[in-house]
Amino acid sequence: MTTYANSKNKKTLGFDLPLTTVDIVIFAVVNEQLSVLLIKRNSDANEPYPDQWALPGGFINVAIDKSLQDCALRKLSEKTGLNNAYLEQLGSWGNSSRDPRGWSSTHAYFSLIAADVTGTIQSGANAVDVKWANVVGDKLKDTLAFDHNQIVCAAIERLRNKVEYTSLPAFLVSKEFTLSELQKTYEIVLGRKLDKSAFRTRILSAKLVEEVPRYRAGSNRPAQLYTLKSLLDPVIFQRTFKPLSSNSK
Amino acid sequence: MTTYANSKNKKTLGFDLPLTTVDIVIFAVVNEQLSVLLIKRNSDANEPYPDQWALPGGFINVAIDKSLQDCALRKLSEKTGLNNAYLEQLGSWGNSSRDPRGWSSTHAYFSLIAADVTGTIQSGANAVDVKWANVVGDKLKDTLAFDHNQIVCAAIERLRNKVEYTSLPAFLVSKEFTLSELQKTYEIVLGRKLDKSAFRTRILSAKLVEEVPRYRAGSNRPAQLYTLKSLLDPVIFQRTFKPLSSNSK
DNA sequence: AAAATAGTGTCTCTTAGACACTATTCC
DNA sequence: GGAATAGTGTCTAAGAGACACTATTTT
Repeated sequence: MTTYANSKNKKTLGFDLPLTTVDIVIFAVVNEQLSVLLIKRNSDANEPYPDQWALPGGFINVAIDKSLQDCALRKLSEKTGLNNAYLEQLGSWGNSSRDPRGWSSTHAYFSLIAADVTGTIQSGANAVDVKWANVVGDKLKDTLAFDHNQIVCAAIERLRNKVEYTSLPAFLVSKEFTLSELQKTYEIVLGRKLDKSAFRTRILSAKLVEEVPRYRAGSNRPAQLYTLKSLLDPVIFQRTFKPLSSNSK
Repeated sequence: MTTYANSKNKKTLGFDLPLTTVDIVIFAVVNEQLSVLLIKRNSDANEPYPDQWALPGGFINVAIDKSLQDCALRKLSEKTGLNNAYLEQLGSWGNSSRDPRGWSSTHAYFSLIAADVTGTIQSGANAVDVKWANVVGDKLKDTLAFDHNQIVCAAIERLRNKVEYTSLPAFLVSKEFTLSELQKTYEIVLGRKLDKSAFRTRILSAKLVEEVPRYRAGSNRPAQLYTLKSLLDPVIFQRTFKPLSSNSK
């Protein structure tokens, strides 16, 4: 049973509390497309949006979650089995109408999952209730529960923005990767081609990757494999990929 | 009296809800220093942190606040009388220990106030309970209630970061300003000098300001006055003020 | 004329992008 | 050798910083 640690506040404070949840937009590159992990809500007609696709997330459990971040990590771990994925706070959404049960606010996070572990996620207990939905244009095609479409759009926008000047896509490739694979990932997220020479100069001079003594073989010249130097923080570049002059006009 | 719209959820959901608040870090340049507006908490010993300085903010009123943003705007208006200041979501902080009353989460915003209206704020009803605290280094000297020092530090970091590549300081100057005044504001926020020539080129080519047919007089050549073209959105520059090479060493 | 600040011009350096070129593997 | 991808070099253009220069006001 859950505890009622705050029950007395109802009286003490003399007013109502909003519902509070945590939701996570989990990104990965699946089949060469930027994708978001969705969970199907259960069929209980007493709950809002039965059988609809939604972001992984749910109520904070004040008995076991020490903090918002802990709650997000718990939900990430429950759905993906991962404990060390990139996780960043995205923002919060709260109003009187987003949840039919009452005034509700959610703390949204976004996470980036390496390409080589995405396959293991769907093979969980109830595989039919989990799917990777492709990002098409700047949104998902599915209609999600609550205001989750809006949250996903904000996450896509944040991701695309940051990819212009950070090394975030390095969290979306496999543990070992070639520079071409990393460039391909940047291109998938951004939705446009990048110049090979400029890309390599930027990545190598930022010193965020490290050669490993192995090569990716193929029907061509083998490519040097790299790993990330730091698994924790993204690198911030001092210029965007796109200079002002080609933006304006 | 406040309503109890969510009362039934207590039973339906079968678990406890965290306390939910909204807090705002209100920045302005006062006496040539970056400053944050603080409110003194009341003396009621039944409430946490009596008589301590804290960020303006408080509980969401589910009866009158339609959304988090509305709640932030209401609190901003209550404390400053302003309805059109720059307001941006900063992030959320939530854990079991930040509020002695129980598991609590706050949605933090930050706001930028024009220099020419900061004077009117302290002359409100209870002036002694309001003050502008200078930012010294990367924090405030005061010890604030709850985890508000932490929130202020995050706000300072966010502001400084964005000032490197956006026009945010344009919201901190008076309605009409000279380029030198705007540059001075950038320098105050960043805590370092900028080159005049490069600064002017950047601001003018971004086309975010507009000449007005007036000049700022002084014991020297009069300076052209400008206004912001758009009062809403900051401009994003494609390069930071500081290039990589001078960072890396 | 001196003081003071406004505003401009010149030069260098860094780095993105375009694009052509060389390198190394499999077939 | 041909196909394919890896990886490099060269040139140009944009924009930041350093810094010297000119401009226009008050005193």
